[in-house]
Amino acid sequence: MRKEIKKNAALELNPNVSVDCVIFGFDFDKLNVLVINRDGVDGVQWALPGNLIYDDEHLDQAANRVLAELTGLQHIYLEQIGAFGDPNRISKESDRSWLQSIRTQPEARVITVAYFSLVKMEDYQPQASSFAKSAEWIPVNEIRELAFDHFDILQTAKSRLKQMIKIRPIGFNLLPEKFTLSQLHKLYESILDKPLDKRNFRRKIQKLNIVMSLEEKQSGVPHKPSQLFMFDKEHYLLLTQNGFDNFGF
Amino acid sequence: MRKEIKKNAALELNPNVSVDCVIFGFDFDKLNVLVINRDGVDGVQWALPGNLIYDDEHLDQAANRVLAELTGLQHIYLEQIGAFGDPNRISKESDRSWLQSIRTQPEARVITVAYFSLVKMEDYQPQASSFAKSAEWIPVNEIRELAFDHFDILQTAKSRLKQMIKIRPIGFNLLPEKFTLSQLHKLYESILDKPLDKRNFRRKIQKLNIVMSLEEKQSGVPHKPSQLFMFDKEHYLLLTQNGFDNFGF
DNA sequence: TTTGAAAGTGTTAAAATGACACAAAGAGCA
DNA sequence: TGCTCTTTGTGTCATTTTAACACTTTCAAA
Repeated sequence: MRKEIKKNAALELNPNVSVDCVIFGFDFDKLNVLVINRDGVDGVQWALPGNLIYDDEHLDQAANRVLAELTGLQHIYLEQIGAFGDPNRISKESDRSWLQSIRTQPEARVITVAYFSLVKMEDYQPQASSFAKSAEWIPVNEIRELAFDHFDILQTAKSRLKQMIKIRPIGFNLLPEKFTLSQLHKLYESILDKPLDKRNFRRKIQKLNIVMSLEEKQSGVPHKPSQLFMFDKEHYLLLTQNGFDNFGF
Repeated sequence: MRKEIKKNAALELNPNVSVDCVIFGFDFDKLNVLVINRDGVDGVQWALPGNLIYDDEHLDQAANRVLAELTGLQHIYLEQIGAFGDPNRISKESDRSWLQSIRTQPEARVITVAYFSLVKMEDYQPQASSFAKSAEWIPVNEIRELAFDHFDILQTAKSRLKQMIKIRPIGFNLLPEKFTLSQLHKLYESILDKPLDKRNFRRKIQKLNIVMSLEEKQSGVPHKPSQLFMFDKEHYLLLTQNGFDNFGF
């Protein structure tokens, strides 16, 4: 069904505008990014999920569609990072030959609009998905190279994430519904890339009143079990209405 | 000379990608935006300075070129806001007819990449410029409508400006080299759109050590003359090196 | 000389920050 | 049963930062 639509509309692909998605996930230890493995290129060559937009499509819609087509991920809030458009962005030979194989106008100048989002890794196992045999989580810090200008895009996404985590509680998107404060703590340290004092962190997050503690505890862990918490969305919405704008870590 | 280049390259205009610039200025009282008056449209219709990019042109370069062509402003640091690309952005009839008159492919889907910058109003008087007979400063708060989706772009630029003023001392771009603390104070109030306590503001700005007081004072004013200050760029650069990231007003 | 208008200045109470160390709880194993 | 290992969870204090608040000074113009 989806493929049908895609083929019919293929003539309307806009050869000059693409979208790329930076999807972050957290494995309770470090940040990861979802990348796809390009077929037909020798050596491993990762790329962000992305493709051309259709001519009558909203940019945001295009990003969601492309992400779904390439990875199966759906119904995700994607936030725009910005436009990237170096006319020489296709400098590597591998990029060029790959484009030859998939694009009708491989030489066209392309502006790409980048998006990012945060997802719970547990909700999405690429290997298990029939869609995304070639999609894979890779630790952000291990990435040295990506196709096209995707490495630049990733760096921009990282710094945007750093800014945003200080302003909005986006981190909760990266954790399961029930989580421990230690996990949240580790998450903030991963994103901000610096250690945060445990006690001060807990004090601050609790004062914000955006987490509510559950009755439940961790079980089966070989140490003192941790209290479980949930994100308190209502309380957060109240805060935002009163002109709240700083998580200040 | 410039026109020559422009005409020769005209065939290479990319019909799908444009740039638009939001230029803020401060008149010691309120924020203003530089807009251009479209010819041949009945009634007053303002638009942000913008146009299509050339196919081999960096986005940032395109923004600078278009701004210079339409207003004469040059050598300005333009910061990207993001891409705007509603496929229905050309909804108004006046927009449509205007495009008919200036574009070779007036119906093409256009993605626009928006930029913003801050300039000293005293440095730029559109009326006096031979270029920009149609360019004009308009108080931001008086703008109710702009061409295309330019009003949206302006709103986004405003909120981006609000964020950024808390992180970097961009405000100094809006003031003359020598300024008074009251002017700076008013500027921050204009951008943040809320009153700031005079004494607290001055204390805070002085503690940052990014202004240096001059020996000079205002003269000719019918009240106690104000001390003049300069932005201390060196000191600011030192601050940034030490991982400084908050002006926190 | 008087008037009007903006500049400039200090204190205090409340809140936020950063630094820091040890007891409690559970699993696993001998 | 008790020992070990590992992570959780908690409080205080000194320092800094914030917010609220009012009166005197200086100049030009009338």
